[in-house]
Amino acid sequence: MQLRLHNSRTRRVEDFAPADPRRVTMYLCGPTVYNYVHIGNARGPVVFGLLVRLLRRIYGAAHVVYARNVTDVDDKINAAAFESGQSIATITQRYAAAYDEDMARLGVDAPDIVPYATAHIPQIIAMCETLIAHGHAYAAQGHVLFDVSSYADYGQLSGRSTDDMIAGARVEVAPYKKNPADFVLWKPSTPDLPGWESPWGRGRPGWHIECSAMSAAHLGETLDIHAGGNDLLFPHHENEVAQSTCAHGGKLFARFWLHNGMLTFDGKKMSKSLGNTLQLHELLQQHPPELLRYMLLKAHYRQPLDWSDATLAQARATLNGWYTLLRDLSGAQAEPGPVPDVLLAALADDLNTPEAFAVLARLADEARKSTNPQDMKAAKAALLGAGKFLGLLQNDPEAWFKTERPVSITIAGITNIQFHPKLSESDINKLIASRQEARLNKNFAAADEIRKNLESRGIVLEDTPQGVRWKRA
RNA sequence: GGCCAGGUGGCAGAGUGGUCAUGCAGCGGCCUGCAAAGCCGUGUACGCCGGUUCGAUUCCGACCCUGGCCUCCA
Repeated sequence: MQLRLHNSRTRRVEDFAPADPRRVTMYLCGPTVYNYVHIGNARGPVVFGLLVRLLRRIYGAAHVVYARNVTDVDDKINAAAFESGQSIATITQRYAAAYDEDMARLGVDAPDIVPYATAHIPQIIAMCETLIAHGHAYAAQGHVLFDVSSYADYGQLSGRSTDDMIAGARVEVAPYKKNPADFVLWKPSTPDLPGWESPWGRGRPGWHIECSAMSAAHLGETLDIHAGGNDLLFPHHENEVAQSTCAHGGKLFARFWLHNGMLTFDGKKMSKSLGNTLQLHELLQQHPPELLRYMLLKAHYRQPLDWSDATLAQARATLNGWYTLLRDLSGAQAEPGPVPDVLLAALADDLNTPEAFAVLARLADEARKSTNPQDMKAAKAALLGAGKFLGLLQNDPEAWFKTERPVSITIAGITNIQFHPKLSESDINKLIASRQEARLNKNFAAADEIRKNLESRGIVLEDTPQGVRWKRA
């Protein structure tokens, strides 16, 4: 099976082949830990985490090294610490831990390596020194700046010329910059800010250099895959290319660049600066994690993905359909089987998750239409195997339909009220029992009234040959 | 303004130079006390205008519109 991936570097879908199949390297830009992340921030880790699963499958788990960093030194962290009156370490540790927990709940496998920026200060300083020694960077007023004019290919990844960048520059150019496009590798810290001693005085690293230093430290000078959101293409990834290439004597930095599309909310990019974010941590308290995961995977990873109550409700209906089937198939005891090849083929085609879900639908159809117990068991195992690889369909079907969850109501876009349906399982069972009695007595009016009453409280009844079953709508 | 994506049926969302995406919703029928679930059936979808072609939603060009980046951002 040939894995094909869209390479932002060439703007084409290409056959993927690692430099060394015994050590496939991949790096993803991780979170800056100063707050809970929003759901848009989870798209990259989820889709690229799935890619890592596929890589492990193809090359063997022991031959894939996947790193996702944590940025724990940043001006936004300093600001958050200052505002809350808590220490920087308290802030970063809390939100890094929350990130790990939330990712785990989303079914994202832990990376092999989670490098922290503050644990790589010596490597960052060394890289700055190398760049200065080779004429690609210069020190000025306690700063170290990358000299964009020293790297002819600057702008190639993001497809823009330095002239465009200067023309489009909307920021005031700092006086110590030789060229307006030069960017900071190291900057001075005042005594109240986090800082480390360096040849240029006490200071802290710029954001871009962290990823260059950490990826080189753990994965080597040339990466097989570097991934991230397409909003990072410029300047972050462009700068990483410049730093790493120049620090490593012109060696290719990343063979494949992968970029995921943005998540929008009301048609606009979900971002902290626009203030239209939904916190992942909060959403996980309101919805089954699998629903959120399915939402993030249901569109192709390079496409924009709009989040709304309507799309969320549709996604739930789709998952409900699969869980209804699994509930109907509960008699067939089956563990997840091997991952079907058709599923792997869909994912190998530039991570075509919509096609993967079409495969899931076909497998579900086969399971539904199986007529004898052996076929049914095999079909269920195939469906569960495919679902497991995608990180879906792993809940107990009964629990999926019966777990109480807060109902959220938004009034005029202002108030968000959450409450739990009051009916307990024993209440529900009592009402079902009295309805059954009414039905036995052919008192259908009374029976229907009970059903209607339950329905108005979010409980849907189904009369099956095996008896009455219920679910929360 | 510059650079880059994209506009597919009621909604979501793949894909393709010429017979099928898929899901959700809808409609008709079977089943059911009635429903639900399931089953069967059901939709002349590819922004607009030209061009290439025997044939274009798919290739080319112009136009319109949407989104992203150009500043911290997954």
